[in-house]
Amino acid sequence: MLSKKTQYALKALGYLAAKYGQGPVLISEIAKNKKIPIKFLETILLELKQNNVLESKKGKGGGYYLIESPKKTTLAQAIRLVGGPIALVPCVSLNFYEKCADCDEATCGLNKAMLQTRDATLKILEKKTLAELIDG
Amino acid sequence: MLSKKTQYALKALGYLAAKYGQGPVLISEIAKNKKIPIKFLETILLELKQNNVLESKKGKGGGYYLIESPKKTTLAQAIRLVGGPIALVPCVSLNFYEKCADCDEATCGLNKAMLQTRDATLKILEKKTLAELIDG
DNA sequence: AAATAAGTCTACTTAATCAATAGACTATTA
DNA sequence: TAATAGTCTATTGATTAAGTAGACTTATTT
Repeated sequence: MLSKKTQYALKALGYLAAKYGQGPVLISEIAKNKKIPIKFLETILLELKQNNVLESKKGKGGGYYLIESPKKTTLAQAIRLVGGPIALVPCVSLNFYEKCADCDEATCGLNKAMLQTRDATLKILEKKTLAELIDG
Repeated sequence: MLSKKTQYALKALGYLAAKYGQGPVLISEIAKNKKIPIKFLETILLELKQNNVLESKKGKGGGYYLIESPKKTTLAQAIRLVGGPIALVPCVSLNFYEKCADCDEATCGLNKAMLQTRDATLKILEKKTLAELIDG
């Protein structure tokens, strides 16, 4: 299961995707519509900004907005940015790899099974973009 | 990512699958070979016993063993037993479903995307069994 | 049959990570 | 310069992971 943080990030990005090109969107507006604790959302959006997915504007008329077209960012990229591994176990993760303490990956049955599921998952998440998060 | 608990459970089940039909296996033997904290493993095995996957024998010569052939239990079943949801978000989980606070599932783009990944993952995990966890 | 050794079972404690909250600070607009 | 809105730091609370202590059960040995 994705962490709450990652789930919130995807919800927020979906909301911003729908408003792409319409100027800055208030944190409070996203929080209200997507039912996300506002203070938690603040830190998530800030992190997405630091990762060059979002830009922000301070002061009146400010808010957050997507830098690029929603089609440019895949769900796999979005999930990884906010810290969520996609693989089910660390030893088959591309971006958060950790070697198992107890097994040889060449012969480990669990490793093989988890590799297959990771590939199946990635095949989907690397094809879909933020544009697909827009409701309709 | 699966919880540590779930990962340990799969490791242990793989070890017991390899020893199926050879009598009880010591907790300490599993812990040592699979590098699992022994007290944590105790609680996991106990839970698997209460879920009718394992049986145990106390006293000298005791230990844990699989009740049925490894081929009888799928990885999807095993993961769910020890408490791990397979879906990436609650609103597409079969066994740990929770309705989203903020969206209508009929139109939610995130829901659709996550449904697809869940199906792809389940297709694999429901086909593979504990027998596939045996190294080789 | 009693003593002992080998094992599981139960309850409790500590540590680490994740989620959420609070409030001061800075920049922008009007 | 007043009001608005993002930025940053620190703290609290909840959940998960790990470790500790000891009681209980079974099998073997003598």
